[in-house]
Amino acid sequence: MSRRPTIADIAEAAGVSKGAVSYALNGRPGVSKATREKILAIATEMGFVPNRAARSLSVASAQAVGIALRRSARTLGIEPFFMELISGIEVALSAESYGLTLQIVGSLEEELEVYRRWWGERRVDGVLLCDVGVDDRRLEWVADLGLPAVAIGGPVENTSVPTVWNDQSEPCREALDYLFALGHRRIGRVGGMPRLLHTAVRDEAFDSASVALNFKSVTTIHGDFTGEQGARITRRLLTLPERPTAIVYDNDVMAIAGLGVAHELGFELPRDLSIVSWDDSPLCRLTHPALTALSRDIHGHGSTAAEILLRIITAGSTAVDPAALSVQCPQSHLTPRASTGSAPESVSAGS
Amino acid sequence: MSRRPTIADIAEAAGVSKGAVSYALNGRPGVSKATREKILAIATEMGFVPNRAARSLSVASAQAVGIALRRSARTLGIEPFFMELISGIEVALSAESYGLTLQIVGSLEEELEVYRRWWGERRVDGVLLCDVGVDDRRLEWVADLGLPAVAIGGPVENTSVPTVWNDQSEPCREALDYLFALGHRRIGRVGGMPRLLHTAVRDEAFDSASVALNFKSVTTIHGDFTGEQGARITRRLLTLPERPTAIVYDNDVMAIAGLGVAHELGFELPRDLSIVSWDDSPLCRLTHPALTALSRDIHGHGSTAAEILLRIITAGSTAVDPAALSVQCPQSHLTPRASTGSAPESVSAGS
DNA sequence: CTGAAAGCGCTTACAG
DNA sequence: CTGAAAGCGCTTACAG
Repeated sequence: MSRRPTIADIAEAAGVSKGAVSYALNGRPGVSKATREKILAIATEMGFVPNRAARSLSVASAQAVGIALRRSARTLGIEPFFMELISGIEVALSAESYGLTLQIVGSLEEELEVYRRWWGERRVDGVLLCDVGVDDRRLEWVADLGLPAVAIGGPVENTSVPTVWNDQSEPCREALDYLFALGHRRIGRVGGMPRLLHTAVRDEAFDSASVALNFKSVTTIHGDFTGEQGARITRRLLTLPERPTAIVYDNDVMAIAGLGVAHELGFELPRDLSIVSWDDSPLCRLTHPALTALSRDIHGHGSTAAEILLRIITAGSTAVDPAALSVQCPQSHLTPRASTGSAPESVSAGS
Repeated sequence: MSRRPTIADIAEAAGVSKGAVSYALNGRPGVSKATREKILAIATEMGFVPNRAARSLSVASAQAVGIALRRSARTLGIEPFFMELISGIEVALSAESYGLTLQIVGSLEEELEVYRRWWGERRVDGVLLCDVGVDDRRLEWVADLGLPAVAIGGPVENTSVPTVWNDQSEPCREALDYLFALGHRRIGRVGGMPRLLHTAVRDEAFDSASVALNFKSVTTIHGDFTGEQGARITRRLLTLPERPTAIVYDNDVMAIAGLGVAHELGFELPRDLSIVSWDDSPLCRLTHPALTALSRDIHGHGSTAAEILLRIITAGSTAVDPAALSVQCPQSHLTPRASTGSAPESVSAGS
C-alpha cells in the first residue's frame, strides 16, 4: 500500500484490537504469545514503523534532544571540536532511539528563544548547553522553563543544571612543567574568549601554575578561536622585545595559524620556538612539525553528556540532585610531538 | 502555570472554542478581528507555543528535514565542509520553521534503514543526500519509499531525485591552465574516494583537460580525504623518479597534510613545489604559505539544496519534474595564494 | 488474556 | 463570524 501502515491496519489484518497491537509491539503483558507473534509478523511484513507524532502526543515525550550552537558558520566548520562532540552525542542518543535536533543561532537571545520554543512545542525532551560562559544566563533560563538540560563545560556552581566538565588545572600544570623542564622561561598564551567559562578557568590555572614555577614572564592574550586572531596574536607575541620561547594555544585552529606565522617570520620549530595546542585534533598531526597538544576524548565527552541528559529526562521531574549527576570526564593529557623542544639559549632545567 | 498551555486553555480564557483559537493563531479567516486580537493577546501572555506532535499528527507533516552523514567522526570533525553545508541548510530551514534532524551512520545499510524509519515514523518530511556515489543505491531507495529527497552533488542522471551540483570541468580546466602557464608540466593529483560521484567527475575533467594541455605526465592517486592518506600519497608522489612539480588535492585536509610532508621533505613552496587545494576553507588561509584553492560557496550550496527540498515537500506528491528542480550552483573559481608559483627549471609558458 | 473507549493537542470540514 | 465534533495514530487505564 502506498499509505504508510498504522496499528489500525495491523489490528484489522490480525483480527485484534488496536490496543492489543500496541501492547504486542511494545513488549508489554496483555497479549498471548501466539497473538503477539502473529502481530509482530504482520507488522514486519507491512514494514510498520510507529508514527512518532502520535506516540509523542500520547506519552508526552518528543524522543529527541536539542542542541543549539552559537558560533559563526565559519568557526563551526573549521573547529573539529563540534563535530566530534556531536558524533559522541549521537552515539548515546541512537542507543536509546532518541533523535538529535540541531539549530545554529546568532545570539544569546535567539538561543533562549529557541529553548522556549522547543520546549513549548515539545520538540525536544531536553537540551545540551555548549560553550558555557561566565555567569551564563542560559542555566537559569532552562531551569525556569523546567527544561531538562546538561551543560557541557564548567564546573558550574550553584545551578540545578548538571555539568559535564574537565579539570583544567592539572593538564595546564603538566604542560607548563614540561615546558619548564625544556628550559623555557618566557611563555605566551593565546587564550579563547574571556566570556567562556573554560577560558576563565584556564586563565586561573595558568596563572597559579606559572606562579608556582616562577617563570620570568607569562603573557596571555585572548583571541576568539579563529585563525585570524591566532595569527594576529602570535605575530604580536613574537615581535615583543622579550618574546616568549614557547606559546600555548587554547584551540587547535589558533595553534595552526600560529605555526603559519612562525614559519612566515622565519622561526624554525622547535629550535626557535615551541608550540603547544590545547585540545588535540587530527589537524595537529597534519602540520609539519606535528603539534604537541593537550588531548582529551571529546567524543566520549559528548556521549557522557547525552547519557546524563537521558537519565534526567527518564527520571522525569522527580527531583534529581544535579551535583550527583555532574561528572568530571577523564582529563586532558599532554601528547608531545615535534613542535616542542629545548628553549633557545637553553637554561638547563636541571641546573 | 507549570503545565505548558494548550489551545484549550486559551479558548477557556478567551471564552471561545478551540477551533476559533486555532483559526486565530494560524491567521485564517473565520474569526472577527476583535476576537482574533483578544486570542493572540492571551496566547502571548500565556507564552503559548503549539505542540509540534499534535500539529504534525493533524497535518501529517513533521516540519522537519533529515540528514544522515556516513563518514567517520574523525572525517566529519576535521572537514570544514560539513558544518558549512549544515549551517547553510539550517538557514533555509529556519526561515520556514523547519527543524533539522541529524544522524551519523556507519554504513550504507544503516543509512537506508534510517530513511525507512524516519519516513515511517513521519519524523521527517524529506531528506538531504550527501556524498552522492557512483550508482548510488539511495536514490532508488528514497524514490521507492516515496520519501522526498534532494541529492547534494552530481549531476545524477535518470533519477527522480533532484540534484544540487557544481560543474567540475571548468574549474579543473582553470586550475590546470594556471599551472600550465606557470610552467608546470608534470602534475600530480591526490583524489578523493573513487566511489564518490564527484571524484569520478573530477577524474574525467582532469583527464580531458590534461590531454588538451598536453602535460608531460599526470598522475592521479586516490585517497580517502583523511590527512593520513593525503600525507602518504604526497610522500609517494614526491619520491617518484619523475616527481610532479605541482599537486592538486581533492580536499583541503589532504592538501594541508601534503604541505606538511613537503616541509618535512625539505621542499620550499612555491619554489620547489606548487600546491592547489580543491575546495577552499578557512584552513587554507592558516598555513604558511597560504594555499591556492578552488573556492566555492558551500554555505549557499546547502541553502539551495534545503530550499529545493522544501519546495518539493510543499508541492506534495503532485509530480514535480526533478530535472526542472536540479540546480547547478555557482561554480568554483581559482583563488591564487602563496602556495603556487613558477615551476622549478621553468619552461616558460609563453615561449 | 482481550476489547472498547478515552485521551494526548492540535486542525479542519460542517452546521448554524 | 462562531461552535461543536470528528479525526490524525498512538497509549493506557478500565471492564470484561
